[in-house]
Amino acid sequence: MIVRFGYVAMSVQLENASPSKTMTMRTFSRLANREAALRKLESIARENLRNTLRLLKHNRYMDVHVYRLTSKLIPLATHGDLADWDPYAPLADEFAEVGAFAKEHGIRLSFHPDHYTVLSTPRPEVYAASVKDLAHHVQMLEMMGLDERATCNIHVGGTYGDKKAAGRRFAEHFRRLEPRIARRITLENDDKTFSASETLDLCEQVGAPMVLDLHHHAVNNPDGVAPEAIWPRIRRTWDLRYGGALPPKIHASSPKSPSDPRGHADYVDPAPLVAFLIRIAEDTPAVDVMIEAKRKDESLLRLMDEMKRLEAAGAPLTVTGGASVEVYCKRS
DNA sequence: ACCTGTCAAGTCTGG
DNA sequence: CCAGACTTGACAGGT
Repeated sequence: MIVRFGYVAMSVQLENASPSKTMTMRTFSRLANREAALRKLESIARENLRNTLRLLKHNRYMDVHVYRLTSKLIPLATHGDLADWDPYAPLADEFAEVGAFAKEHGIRLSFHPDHYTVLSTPRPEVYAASVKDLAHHVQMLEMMGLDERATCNIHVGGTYGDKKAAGRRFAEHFRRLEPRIARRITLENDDKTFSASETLDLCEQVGAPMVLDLHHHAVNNPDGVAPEAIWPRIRRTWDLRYGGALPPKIHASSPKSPSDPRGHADYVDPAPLVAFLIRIAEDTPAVDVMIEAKRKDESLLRLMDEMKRLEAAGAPLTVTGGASVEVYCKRS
């Protein structure tokens, strides 16, 4: 099984390469010349896209082929007071350049719209804002010229004291989305609300691939199911959508501390991750692993070093590149 | 150069 | 019904 590793949003190795520079509404509204302020927003976004391209070049150099784009590429993009502003057209070339580089070098890109996007909400205005945010992310992927393998990963959302009703509302809201948006959405199990089993049920209902977060599963697993026990169903959600043309994606991170088990640690403990990978290796041809750690790309490099050590110690894996590993199934 | 409070957005908890 | 926590990188305003 081929395993590729990736990281989120920014590098701790590249200097002055933030893809998430911003301007707050407070600052924007204090600027006297609104047109100039909008041009300023565009120039910040242009710089964010330029740094994103630098990050992709860095990824290629490190042999990293999985990367999550930051949602903050365009500051205030979906803010209600800026509804008359079209931030996309002026940035068309920059978006196209980022997408072209990713395609040329086979880098799998995704977004993770943050927790304000809540499809399980009972509030119409929150649902409308969520649709707007999803449309924004999908438009950016389209402007990059990326096909439906470039996705937006979200959580199911809040439960509002009645998880069953919230799940039904989620499915109903999901089915109302335009197909070009719905077909880009993946669902991730949550560390507090919808567990892996519950998220998987909804994925099967609405036809969305499921991103299994191993850390979230470790801290929110009410029915005590082993991740490899539900893995065949998770794989199927990907195969149904992509027919085997896109490996399933999982998230890996480690608890920050015993007192904050849900927080993300600086680095990733390889042991539970490798154990899981070995258990699914037999009937999974490929999987991509998004590393969510405070030390970003540095944690990825450290993880690969530890993989090499495990390989030397006889673990059933071979480090095949800067950020990829072949894992073999254990023969009993 | 460095420190601290704040930021567009939602939900949950506790008072 | 409302304040605060949650969580995160970066701004803004201060020293």
